[in-house]
Amino acid sequence: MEFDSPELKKEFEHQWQIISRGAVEIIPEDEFKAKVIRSIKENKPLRVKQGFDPTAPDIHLGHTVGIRKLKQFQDLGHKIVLIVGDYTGLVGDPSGRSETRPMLSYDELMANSETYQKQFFKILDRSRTEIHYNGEWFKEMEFIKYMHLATKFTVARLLERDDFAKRFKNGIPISVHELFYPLMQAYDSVAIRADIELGATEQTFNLLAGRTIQEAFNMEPQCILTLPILVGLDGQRRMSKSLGNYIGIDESPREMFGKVMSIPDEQIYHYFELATDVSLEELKKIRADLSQNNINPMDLKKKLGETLVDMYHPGGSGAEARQEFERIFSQKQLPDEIPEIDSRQLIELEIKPEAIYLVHLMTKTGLSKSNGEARKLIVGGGVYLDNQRITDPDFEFKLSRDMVLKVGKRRFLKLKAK
RNA sequence: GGUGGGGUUCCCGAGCGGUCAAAGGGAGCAGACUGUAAAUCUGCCGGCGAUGCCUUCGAAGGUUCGAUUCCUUCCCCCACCA
Repeated sequence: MEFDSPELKKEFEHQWQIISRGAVEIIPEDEFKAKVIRSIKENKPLRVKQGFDPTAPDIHLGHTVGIRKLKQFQDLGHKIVLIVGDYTGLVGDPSGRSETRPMLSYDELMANSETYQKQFFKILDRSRTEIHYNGEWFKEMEFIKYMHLATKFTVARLLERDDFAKRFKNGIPISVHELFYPLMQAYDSVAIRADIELGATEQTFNLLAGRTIQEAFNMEPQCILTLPILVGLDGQRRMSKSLGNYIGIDESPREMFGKVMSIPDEQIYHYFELATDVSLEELKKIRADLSQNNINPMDLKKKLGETLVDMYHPGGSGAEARQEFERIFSQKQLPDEIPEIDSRQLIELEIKPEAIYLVHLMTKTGLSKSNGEARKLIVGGGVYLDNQRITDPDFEFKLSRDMVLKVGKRRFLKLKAK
């Protein structure tokens, strides 16, 4: 790289260090660098794109890996362009999928996109962010234009992708509409004139498609930056709402902290790296501590939980969540706040306070999904009333004083005698 | 369009006239253990105040004392052929 001035060089190196941190691939790197340099020279922000399909109502830590990278670009003065994939959401991204996604209704997508946006701006600065729905261009697009897009790709190229290849080989159906997904995402880049597009590693194909299509529209192709995939609570599969292994950024401090504590120890480092802002030095130390066994992983995990809670909740919540966790799990005490129910509310649920059938109480108050489950929990030894384990599935009692019901490790209910 | 093979409980997958709420595995839940998690072991794993009753095996009909199992039609998937 050649620089016109030392200032330029300095600014570029500053930006590049931030941009490239944590990235898996930058394609093509030289072109990317050239764009950054040009942007500095001409004082013209890069247009950095990332799209999100609102297929589920919550943003989780997995999403934040990309969003936080966007934030870094934003802080460097670049223009963030968020695409809400209302139309791509209808089609459903086949990336990393082993089967066709269920099609959502447009109404569902729109409802999700509202909560999405609210949550995006817990991280990004709204006033400096451009948002587009891709329906803006797809809604009015002529059929022939879709066909034009389709001429730019061959079936062989689409099918060589690992996810499709596997499905094809295993006889799992691939519908034609799924083949269109990458083309749609690619066209988004044309529509908003993207310079850069971000995505998780599994997005590489779609991101590269953007380059192809932009060139077909006589546009300078975008450069791409891919980021690691955050593994979910099970420690195995990617974090995703549909797998139920996610930590939502809108979850309560207590919930968030508890979920962090349940991740496998091996993931502690990755979570610090991908989901928090800890400095490079700290990261190094964490890695060393873990590999040399000179720290109890639990303590690091608590720190991780605290850090994450603080990132998404106002001051002090992290420490509180931690204390709460320690109180309940380490000291096996009661949480400081327990949902309450009084005798009047019980009567409304058709439960007589003078003769409470425990199974019904649990089901009607939502502590168990069905009477059957309640019985199983009782017989299985997971139910305590005032610290007394109840094992009789037919147990009945009279509510003559305040009592605390505990179901499993973390479900509590205070019964008020009043 | 033709031929063949399929659709089973959250997922995978056995069952092929009664002994089937349906083997086995996975996931999940609870318990024991523990420094959180994991690993391991144990139990549960459609609903019901429950040695019985009710609703399930792609959908609708039919045969039968009895159908997840047999027949018919329909829907969907896969392979090969076109």
